Amino acid sequence: MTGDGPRERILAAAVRCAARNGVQRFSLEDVANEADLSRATFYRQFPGGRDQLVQEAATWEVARFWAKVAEGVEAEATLEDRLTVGIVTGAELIRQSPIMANLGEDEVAELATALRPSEPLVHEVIRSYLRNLLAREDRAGRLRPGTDVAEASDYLTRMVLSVLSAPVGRDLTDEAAVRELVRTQFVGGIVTG
Amino acid sequence: MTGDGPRERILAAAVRCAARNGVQRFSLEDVANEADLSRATFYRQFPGGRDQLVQEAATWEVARFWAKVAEGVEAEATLEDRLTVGIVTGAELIRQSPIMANLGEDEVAELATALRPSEPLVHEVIRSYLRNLLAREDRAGRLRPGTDVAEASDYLTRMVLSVLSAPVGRDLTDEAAVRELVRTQFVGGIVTG
Amino acid sequence: MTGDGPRERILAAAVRCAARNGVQRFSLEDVANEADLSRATFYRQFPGGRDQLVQEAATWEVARFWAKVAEGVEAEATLEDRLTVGIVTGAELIRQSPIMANLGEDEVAELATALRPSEPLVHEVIRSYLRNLLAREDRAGRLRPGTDVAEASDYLTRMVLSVLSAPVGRDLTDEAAVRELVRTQFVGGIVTG
Amino acid sequence: MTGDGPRERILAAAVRCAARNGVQRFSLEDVANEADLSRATFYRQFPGGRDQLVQEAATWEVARFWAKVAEGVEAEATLEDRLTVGIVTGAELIRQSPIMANLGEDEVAELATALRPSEPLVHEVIRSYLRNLLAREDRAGRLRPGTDVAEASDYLTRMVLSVLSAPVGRDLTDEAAVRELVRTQFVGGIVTG
DNA sequence: CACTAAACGAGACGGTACGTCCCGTCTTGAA
DNA sequence: TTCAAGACGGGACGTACCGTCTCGTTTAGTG
Repeated sequence: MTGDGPRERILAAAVRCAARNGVQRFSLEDVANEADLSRATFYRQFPGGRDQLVQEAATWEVARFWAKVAEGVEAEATLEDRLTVGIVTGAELIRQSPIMANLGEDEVAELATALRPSEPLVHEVIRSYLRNLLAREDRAGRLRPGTDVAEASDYLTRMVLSVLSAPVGRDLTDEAAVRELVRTQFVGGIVTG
Repeated sequence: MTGDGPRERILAAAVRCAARNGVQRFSLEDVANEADLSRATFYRQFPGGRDQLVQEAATWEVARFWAKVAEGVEAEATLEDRLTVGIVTGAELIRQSPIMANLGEDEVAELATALRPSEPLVHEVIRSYLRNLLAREDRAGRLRPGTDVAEASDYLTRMVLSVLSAPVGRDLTDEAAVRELVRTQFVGGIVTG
Repeated sequence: MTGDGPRERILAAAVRCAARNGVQRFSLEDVANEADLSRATFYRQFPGGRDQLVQEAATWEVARFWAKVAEGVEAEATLEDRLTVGIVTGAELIRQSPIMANLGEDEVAELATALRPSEPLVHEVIRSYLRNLLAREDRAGRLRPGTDVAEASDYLTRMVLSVLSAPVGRDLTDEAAVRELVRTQFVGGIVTG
Repeated sequence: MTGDGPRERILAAAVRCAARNGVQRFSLEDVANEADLSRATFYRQFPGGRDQLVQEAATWEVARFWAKVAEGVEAEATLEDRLTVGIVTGAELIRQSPIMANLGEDEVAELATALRPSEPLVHEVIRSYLRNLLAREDRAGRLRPGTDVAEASDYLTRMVLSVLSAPVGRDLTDEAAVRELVRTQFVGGIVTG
């Protein structure tokens, strides 16, 4: 885990430090210690200093998050299954994330901030992914006639991201409830059956 | 504008400083100068220091944002009109916001972070507002039969917030395009007509 | 004790605060609280502010110190007795002083500093006092012939002050030892015996 | 003069600042500027902060004072000469000291306070120095029979320090008068001749 | 195998900002 | 009018980081 070269070591260390102290609180000293290298070496890897680190660490962690979600969804067959399992898996990952644990509302927000720049990218990736799924469903004749795949994928992307980032009242760990939500609200107007 | 008592003066000054230097960059010295009072007085008003200031200034600015949107929407008659005008107005406010101007992607993210804690609250407020609108439409018999007002308001809230916070490819200043989006994607399955 | 008018109350409070926190450490807030009056009133009594307070409190406390020594010495008959008892009494007062208690070497020094300005005055008072004593001894024919009373009083003053302010190795609470010191070193060349 | 390493530079700067503004008045900012380094570096050299600085600067300056006196006295042959020249030299140094110049009575006192902790040490050093001188005189057969060298050195130390720190009425720049004082009051009962 | 060059650890430094504390001044309100 | 209560500007303090720099030292690659 720590043998992945200095950059990965630093990114992982930064995520651990952020999990402990909050995003705005950790010091580069901490990160360097956690990554078992000197502050000088850190600046050689990240000439942009702290800003660059936070930025890259956030996108790196986001990528890992979605990679795990994708992995958890791989085996599912239908669109409904993938959405349902994806949301539940994602919610669980967020809940278990060491960053989320023992962190106040503020800290969560701080982290979320760093995540923002990668949001358009994420949006694009998820939408592209869902577009492929929809196209497959379309070829299988399971989409309602007249469904615009591009619009539908955008719509699904927004709903998934919205629900994951702000569950508001919903319990996303309850798979049955999530499935119901997905069926009625997400794919109701899209998929036949 | 500056005669609103020390708290308001400080909050407004903080927003101006954030607009100039970015959220993480402005110093309390700057804010104090901008608000024409001493740093000591600032700490008397905000014992929580910088964190408290950022937090309160963000929610204060968010409240002003939505107040303006609400004001801009007041005169509109139908749900579709309100949504359309609200989105266009909000997008325009965001675009014109001095905070968004000449700010890198990073800076925007930093500010967004501070906005996050108020997001559940915002979600709730918007949803409640839309629920009232939908109920009115329902009483007027303009909703499709079988529409669940609670679900529909949650859904609309998510779409509005999602589109405003991440327009992705859409040009939200184009009212016709927004109206088309609202009609087909937002209220298509809800409102008759 | 606290009904002696605002000035005395403040001076006494200042001495108590200095005893607790050290001379440089106590705040005017503390002194005002201790004296049961407001900081505003303090500034009416001591327009010179903190400096004036420290100065006056120091000289006030020094005056009290020497008054007590004088009182303790009153009953003694001979010069040797008065010097001996005076030194022992003074040393005891210094030792018991709340200012000296639980104070580091530094704190003692801080207080001593404030005492310095009054030193020439003290010197003069002690010398004048001793000169009178010596003159009495002279009239009684107990001085060595050729003794210059002025020079002798200056000399005794210096030795007394030096020993009290810097006992170095001597135990000033041991009356016998002090008496021996006084006899051999202080009055040996002056008084016949 | 300023190439002696950071500590010496800081100490010298502190003495200069104290000479200008008084001991309690100078700020660490001033000292850092005067020493041509940053406040941060100052705190790296003196983790004890201002207290440690004042303490060390005072003892450092005291050491320099006595070193100069010792140097000025080196060439003198007899005890009487050394005491006389030492007192005159010391008085001159004090008079010329930038710290003493244009300083109120108060400021002198403040500085004296910081000097106090080193007083026992000074006492010891001077006494030891004088003890050696007396022992030499003793070996040369110039001491009165029955003279206790230890007692005599303590006595001389007290007189020298007392006269230097509180000349009271005496003009210590008048070498003849000082010599007369030394002969009659200091060494009169000790040295033969 | 020796030698050079790049990477690294360690640490000092200037600078900036923070949060705290206190002083001296001023205003306001109550006795 | 006098005083208590308290806000304010100003300034210093001690702390914590950041970003830069300079040293030796270690490691790796090359002749």
